[in-house]
Amino acid sequence: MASVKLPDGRQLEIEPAERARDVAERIGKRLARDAIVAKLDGNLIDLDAPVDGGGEFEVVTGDSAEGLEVLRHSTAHAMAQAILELYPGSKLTIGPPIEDGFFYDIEVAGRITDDDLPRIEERMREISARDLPIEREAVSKAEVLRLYEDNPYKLEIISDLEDGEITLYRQGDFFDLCRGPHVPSTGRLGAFKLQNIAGAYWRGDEKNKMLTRVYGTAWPTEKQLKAYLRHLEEVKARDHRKIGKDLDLFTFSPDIGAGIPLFLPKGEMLRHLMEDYVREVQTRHGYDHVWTGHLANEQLYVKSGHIEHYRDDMYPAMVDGETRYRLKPMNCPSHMTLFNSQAHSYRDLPLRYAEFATLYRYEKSGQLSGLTRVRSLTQDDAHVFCTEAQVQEEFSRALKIVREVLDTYGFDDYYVRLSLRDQETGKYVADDEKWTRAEGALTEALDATGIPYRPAAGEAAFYGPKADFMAKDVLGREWQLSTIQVDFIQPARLGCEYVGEDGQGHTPVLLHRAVTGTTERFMGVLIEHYGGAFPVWLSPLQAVVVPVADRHLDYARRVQETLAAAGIRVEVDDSQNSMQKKIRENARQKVPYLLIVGDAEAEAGTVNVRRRGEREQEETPLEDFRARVLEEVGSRR
RNA sequence: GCCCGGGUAGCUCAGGGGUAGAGCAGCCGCCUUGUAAGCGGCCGGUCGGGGGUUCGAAUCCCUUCCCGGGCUCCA
Repeated sequence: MASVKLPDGRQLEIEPAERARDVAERIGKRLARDAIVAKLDGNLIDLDAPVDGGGEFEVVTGDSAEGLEVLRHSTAHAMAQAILELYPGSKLTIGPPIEDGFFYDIEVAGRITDDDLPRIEERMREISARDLPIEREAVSKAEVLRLYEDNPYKLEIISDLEDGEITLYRQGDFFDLCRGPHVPSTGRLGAFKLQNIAGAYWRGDEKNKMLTRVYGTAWPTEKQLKAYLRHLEEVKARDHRKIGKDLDLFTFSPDIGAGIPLFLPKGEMLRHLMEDYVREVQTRHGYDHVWTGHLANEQLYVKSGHIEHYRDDMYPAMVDGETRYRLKPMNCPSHMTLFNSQAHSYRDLPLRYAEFATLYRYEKSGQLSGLTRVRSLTQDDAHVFCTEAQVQEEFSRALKIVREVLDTYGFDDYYVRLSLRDQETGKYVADDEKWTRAEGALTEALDATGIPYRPAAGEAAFYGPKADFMAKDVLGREWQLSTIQVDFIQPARLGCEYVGEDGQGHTPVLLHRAVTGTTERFMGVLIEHYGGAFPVWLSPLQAVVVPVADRHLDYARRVQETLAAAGIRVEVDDSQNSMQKKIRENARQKVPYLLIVGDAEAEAGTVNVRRRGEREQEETPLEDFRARVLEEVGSRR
């Protein structure tokens, strides 16, 4: 007789024809009730599936990632059923679970708008109330081809499937080609909500037909769903576009153009502080800053190869007689031109050129989004010219800068995606040996620092391997921030050369790297990361002096002068508002310190300090406050 | 670029063929305030731009610009 082994090591004897649900029942009633599917020898199976072959057995509930996926997948099926019932003749395509939810791409007979979502959701609840058993059925390829004879999408999918391995899932009149597994019945769906409608090309290819995609989210319990929706609210409240407007940081104007952010005084101060900081770190690590303007002769990009590969992302040329100019889409060719303007000995290397350069890229209009995707962007870019032997050390140096900066901003949860060559494809240039050495150097440098990294084969740039830093913000969202790339190709193309110890000309290796990526995008990330409440050193406005009554204005101004003289960014709120309203308004502006001054403070030479986010105040000698702020700014806490 | 939704006062939004609205902000007064909205008044809009339908258009249609969600996480 067969037996299954449970996760706790127990063995259970299995009767012939016994199903997963029976085993779950025998383990525990409660577990059986929470069960979504089961796992046999590492494979997910339906609760209806027989387990009389025995093996390692595990009950899967909605608490596990796998259970959630199944739950969401089943919810997607219920949604598909609801849509087919409400829009007869619609054609299903694919409907997978995704992070936090699911979607289904459907060629809808008619049209679904956001206003229809409640109706569909209601029908889904009805389907759930019907508690239809969800049954798996093995079908032959011929049979399933017939079933879907009027659905070209499914036919396309089926054509890639092996006969004998094709399964269908049925619930009531509804069926869907599906690998499964699924919850045992539609009554076992959890809490769900439909979220939004979007267009999606069949197979993601813009040459294909546009389908209607409906997104939804699903959770085991109502409580979890609520918590998730609250999380979404939090994300929305931190949206950098909203905060950017509320805090007067930046704006956009159709009079200027799409994707070209305009920075108000506070936003510019923020940019300035961000860039200043990186400049300071880079300088400390031996980088030199250069400046190469906004335009370049198109011939430069012909030579570098960018025109060929990058043309669609560049602004059209400005023509001046025989000469065609392009807005700079990247700095490397300019920095190599700078390199070439002088003769170099191996003794000069490594040469590290850094630039905060505003570049212009013609992003597709639909790709633009707030500060995270813009057409005018400022990179904190640098190019290190070095010998091959210096690659590892320079990589480590860049790594140090990146780590220091990310650490300061509180991005302590990150890993490196190490993009390597894929031997199979022919897209990578340069010789094998160099690649092998470069990849080895990067891997060793990463190992030495102990940063977790995940190799990604086939993701390398055409000119060399790269390391991208993936950091999580306070809301757990992942952003690609810094990048370090090794380039064997471009220096040769642009004729970069140094004289080696042997007196011969050699081509340097080029390291491309960016710490915060672009100022605009990183600012967007920072705004959301901090929710607009920037640390003191980064706050455009660090303190506001609030006089209790107009007769305290003189003292307020003296406080301002004292602090401003120390380099603290401080204003006096001399508006005609009541004191409470001034506190409210400045608190909403997320000013780190409000300094309330009235009779007592003026007399004692103190300020009453109200810290951002706190209600308690503290009367502090002005001198002490000044020293405290300077200390905070100095340590960038 | 493509699909869907949207654009009304500086901001947030209501109004969807029949005289353009509210709150906040702004301005002017009064109040002189002790820790998140003091009171009153006033100003403010070619309803994104252009074209059309209509006796009449913010509202319906076309077009254009801009914004938002999304465009393989594969049955």
